[in-house]
Amino acid sequence: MEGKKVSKSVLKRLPGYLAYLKNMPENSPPNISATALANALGMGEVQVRKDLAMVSDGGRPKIGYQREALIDDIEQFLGYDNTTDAILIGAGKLGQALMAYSGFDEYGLNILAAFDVNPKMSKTEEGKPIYSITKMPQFCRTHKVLMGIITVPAENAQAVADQLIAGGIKAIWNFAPVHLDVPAGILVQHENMATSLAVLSVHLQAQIKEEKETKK
Amino acid sequence: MEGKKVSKSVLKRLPGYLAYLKNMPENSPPNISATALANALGMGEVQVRKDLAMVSDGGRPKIGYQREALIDDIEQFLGYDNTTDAILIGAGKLGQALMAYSGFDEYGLNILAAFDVNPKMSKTEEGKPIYSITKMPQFCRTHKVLMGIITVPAENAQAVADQLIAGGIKAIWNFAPVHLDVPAGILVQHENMATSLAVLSVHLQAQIKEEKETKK
DNA sequence: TAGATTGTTAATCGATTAACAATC
DNA sequence: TAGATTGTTAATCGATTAACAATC
Repeated sequence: MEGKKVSKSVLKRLPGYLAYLKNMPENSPPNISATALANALGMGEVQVRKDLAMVSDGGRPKIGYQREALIDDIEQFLGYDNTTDAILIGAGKLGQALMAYSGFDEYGLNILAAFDVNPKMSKTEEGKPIYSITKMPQFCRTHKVLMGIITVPAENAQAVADQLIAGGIKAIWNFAPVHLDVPAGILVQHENMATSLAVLSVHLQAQIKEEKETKK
Repeated sequence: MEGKKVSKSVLKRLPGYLAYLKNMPENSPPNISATALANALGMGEVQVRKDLAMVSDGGRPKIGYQREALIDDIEQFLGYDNTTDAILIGAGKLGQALMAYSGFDEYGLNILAAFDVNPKMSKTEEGKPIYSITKMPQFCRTHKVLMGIITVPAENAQAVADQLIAGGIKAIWNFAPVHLDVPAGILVQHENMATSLAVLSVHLQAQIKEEKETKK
């Protein structure tokens, strides 16, 4: 059932279902139950069912969901059927890795160009243009770009964000390890490696401690 | 106050405080209040105070927390004072970008080496060795590595994870866009770009829709 | 002292889980 | 029909926020 407001927690789980469904072998049965999905992904089946209910117009008892239809529903809900144009600022190692990643098409994301204070080449290996950062605000406006990907060093990230917003951008994917101050209505999605590392680090600390205590 | 069990939500916010505190200019006052921190990061002050209470042994009314001490407390809590050795599997673009990223030292993370099915060179630009993946399990054991970073394509990720676990690894940082099945006690931290993209995409969909409706 | 700021206790909110009725 | 599976309604859990007392 469409149109419902979907919470962020649900939203964040949807890509997981989608990836699993899309990676299923061609010769799999056309239907899949929430139970099967839950088991495959190590989740609770009630949660999966509730999540799917938010985006799909329902499975059938005893049979489950139609795989293809479910994929379409999730993709549509996530907006992967419309392509979004984006630009990337900071053509360093990480920036180039992102430009090179071909998988973004699947998510309807199209990186038009990269910008850098000091472009070392005029095109990426994939043939996407790299411009001087001075051309960025103009580019945003003429191409009506709505999304900016920030891969510059932390100290320049806020300035870049300000320029992006001035250029009319509505969503920022921030890979720089700093908090960005933005006006209301602009979404900043912070790709937080530090957060992941913290989770990993604390887990390992606990592991090591435990090991020591068992040895005693 | 140490020793308390800290929830994952709190844990995930700690790196944000840490980064902000560490980036403050040298000549800032030696104390900082939870209120000031909250404002700077756009968070609720009660939340910040509660979070800090989990790792620090307290600030002083009217004065706040000692910045240096607070930094130490958070770093200690997150285990950034002990270095963790890690290896990386998949020396592609993303893998190389991660190897090149110098900032990991700050988090106590030390990537010893990279492994690849087909290493195109024997060292990264930074001089870290790249070995054939066949040498990986042995390496894990001899160096007592506890953490593996997976940057291989999705289809190989599970096999790599299995090998890592066989090699004695306890935590996996997974950049491949697939769910990994692992035994209990092994932590998988999924670096989920797809999740971030979903959040961004849904926000933009809403933006576009809104814009259209205003024009009507 | 007065006021800023702390930490704690209670209230609210949201999300997850459990129980159950509906249906193919 | 029986059983798998769905969707919904109620109960639980955890995390955030609000209110307040403590303190320098």
